[in-house]
Amino acid sequence: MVEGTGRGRRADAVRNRQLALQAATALLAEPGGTLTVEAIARKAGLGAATVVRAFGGKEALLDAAVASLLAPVVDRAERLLEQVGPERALRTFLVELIAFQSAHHSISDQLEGMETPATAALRRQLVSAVEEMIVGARRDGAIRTDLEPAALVTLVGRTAFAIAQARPASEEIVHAYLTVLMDGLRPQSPGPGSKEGPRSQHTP
Amino acid sequence: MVEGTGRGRRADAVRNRQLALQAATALLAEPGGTLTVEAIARKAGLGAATVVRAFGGKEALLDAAVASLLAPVVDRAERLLEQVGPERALRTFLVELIAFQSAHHSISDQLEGMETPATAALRRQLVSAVEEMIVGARRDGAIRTDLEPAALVTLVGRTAFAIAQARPASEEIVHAYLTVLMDGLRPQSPGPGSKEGPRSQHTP
Amino acid sequence: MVEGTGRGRRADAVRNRQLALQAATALLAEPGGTLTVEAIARKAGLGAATVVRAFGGKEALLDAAVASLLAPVVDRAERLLEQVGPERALRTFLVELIAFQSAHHSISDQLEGMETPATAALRRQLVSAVEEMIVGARRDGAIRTDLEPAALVTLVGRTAFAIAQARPASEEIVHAYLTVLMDGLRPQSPGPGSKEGPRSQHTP
Amino acid sequence: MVEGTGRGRRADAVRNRQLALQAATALLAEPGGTLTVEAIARKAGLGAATVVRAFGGKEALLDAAVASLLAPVVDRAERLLEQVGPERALRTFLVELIAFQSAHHSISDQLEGMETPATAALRRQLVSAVEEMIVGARRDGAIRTDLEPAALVTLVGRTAFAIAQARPASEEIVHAYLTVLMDGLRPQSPGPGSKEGPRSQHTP
DNA sequence: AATGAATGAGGGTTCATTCAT
DNA sequence: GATGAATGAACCCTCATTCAT
Repeated sequence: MVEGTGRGRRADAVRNRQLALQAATALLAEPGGTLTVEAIARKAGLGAATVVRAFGGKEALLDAAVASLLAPVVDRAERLLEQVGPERALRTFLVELIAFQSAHHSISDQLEGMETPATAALRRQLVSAVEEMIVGARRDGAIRTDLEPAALVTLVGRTAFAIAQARPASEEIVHAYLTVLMDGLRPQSPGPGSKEGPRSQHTP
Repeated sequence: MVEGTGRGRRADAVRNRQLALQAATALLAEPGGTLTVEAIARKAGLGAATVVRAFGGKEALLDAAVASLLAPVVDRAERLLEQVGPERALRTFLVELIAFQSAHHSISDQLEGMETPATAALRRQLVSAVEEMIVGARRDGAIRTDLEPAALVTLVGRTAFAIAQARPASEEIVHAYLTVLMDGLRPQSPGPGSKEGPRSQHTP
Repeated sequence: MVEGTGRGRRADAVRNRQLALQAATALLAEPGGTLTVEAIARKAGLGAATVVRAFGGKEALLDAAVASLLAPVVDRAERLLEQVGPERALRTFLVELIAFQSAHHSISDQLEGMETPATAALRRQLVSAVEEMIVGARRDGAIRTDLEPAALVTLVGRTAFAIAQARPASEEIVHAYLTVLMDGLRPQSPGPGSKEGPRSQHTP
Repeated sequence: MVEGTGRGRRADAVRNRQLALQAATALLAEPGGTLTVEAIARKAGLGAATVVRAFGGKEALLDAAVASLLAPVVDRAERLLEQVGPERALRTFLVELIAFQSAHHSISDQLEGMETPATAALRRQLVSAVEEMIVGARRDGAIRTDLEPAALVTLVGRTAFAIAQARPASEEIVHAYLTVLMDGLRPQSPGPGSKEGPRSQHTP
């Protein structure tokens, strides 16, 4: 409510941009969200033309919305890298990423094929951060070396998004995912002579 | 005009259903496929009204198309269960599932939120089969017991679909996925006392 | 009205295309015609989507409408060239062109900058025909030789369209135009020594 | 806030009107000019609401803009009448009119059907001036008497506008136009007995 | 009084469905 | 029964005008 900074109308415009953005992200969170310009405008309490004008087209609006959701995630990833070791950073990041995504169900569908500037840039940053985590953890001996980091980045990214989309968002599934993933990523000690021979042989 | 058999009309109807189905599945496979009724009809060499009439609406058509794609997958899963051990069945099934999905890119997008009868039923069957695999493998000691089978089923299903959607479909990523997943699913031997304590502790 | 040729629905489609075309040309004739797709559709007694679908876009619709109006004019020009001498052809053609245009007021505005295929092609044909008339008349000694035929073609074309647009369409103005133009186009005999010196000196 | 004079506001309003007018006339000159209120305002360095408010609507703005362009033309016509003989006045005026129009391409499109007060009044003045030129020239024996002055006024006005609109603005075409027009307007000496009989017979 | 922003009306286009042939 | 065509609803976008600051 601290708006009376003085500048005449700019404040309102900024507020409405925020409103539109919030409405868009809210619809991005609903599983069956409509994501039409009019639906967003209605939810924001604005006219349809207003949100179009504020962003310059639907694509730009969605770009901004997705980016505004993604930005703190990226930020968090980069901060984690500075604060804790790479393995712990990866684990923590995944927990938070999934929690975040669970609250914004449609975002993955939108992210697919989104080549709009802000989103694409953030995605690149995100990939970089995760790659750094994985490379670092690998260097620390916490992640297996028989798989390429690049592949693991894609693997982690795609599966995390997929898990986050599960409905209903189950703590149990998230726990299972993290457990299986982190254990599977570890350097594998050759197990006690099993009937099936050494682990991890897939020749499709 | 040479219909001959007297059930000619019925035979035609069946043939047209097949044509429409094939066209829909073909479009489902193309990454940028247009999935409009008219596009499907054109591909099928039929009129738009015919394909609608044959299924009673676009939703029913897509239901049938997805189901027709899913059916052999389910079939394969159930057959594998009868023929090989559950762990091997799971592994093999995943390989094939991903390969199948990679060849039908749009299907996952469609599967999301599809509660149409045929597809939903098949999905239930698929879940059952995978559950059986997991329960069996767990009984055999090939899968860890600290995670609930139901959660693992969801986990496996969602991540497999996610990996299959990767573009470009990379052998390397699929391999990494299968390796990490199968290793992560195994009963974990307690590692040598690490600083971080025993494995698989996530306190989000 | 001879439509009952047998082919099921094509006949109706053709009829509706004609209806849309007629509606468009009718609006093209009205000075303040609205020329929106919906106005055309309403006038034709059709849905807006129908006329769009029938032509593939508003531009194509206007192209077809203008072309359908222009085609008989071009045809007439070419026929005249075969039947009468070039000077008489030019004169007759202009009379008819203006009469035609007077009945379709908006067409000139549309012709400006129309680079759609059918219209552009017809315009080229029209220019060719008029050029042939002028070149022929010049060869016959009926048109002055101190001005380039190409310039005269443009001159005749633009002014004829302009005269046709006069409201109200006055016979008197058309007559004055034709008289002045044709006389001005003739080889000019040096008049009796006037105060102002020889004719036709413009040095802007 | 340093307004000083007390009539500052009014002075500002006048200045803004001028700015808007200049912007509008500048846009009127550009062939592909956008002519939206916002474009005009941007070019004028003003707010959109300001230019609307200053004129009371877009139509009034265009009226004023066109009028401001037309006014000097009318002025020039009336001045020429006072300074040189009517025939010379007509010729000179046409040269200048065409040059002026060529520099303001969009104006003719706007003039069509403009019945807004300022423009209409100026047009009437312009018609009067040209009529005076023609009547005067006719009295001087420089213009043929077999055509009504009123018709010639319309004829000259429409065709001049049409020629001015030619793209690209060609000196050659303008020259051809003036030559043909002025020669055609002259009293016609009966030609030597031609096969086609006396000149200027049009039987449409 | 000036203005940036808001907006309602309207434009063209697409598409699943319906209809007449 | 099959079909090409018709269509109403919905979508995104533009613009002249209005309003709150």
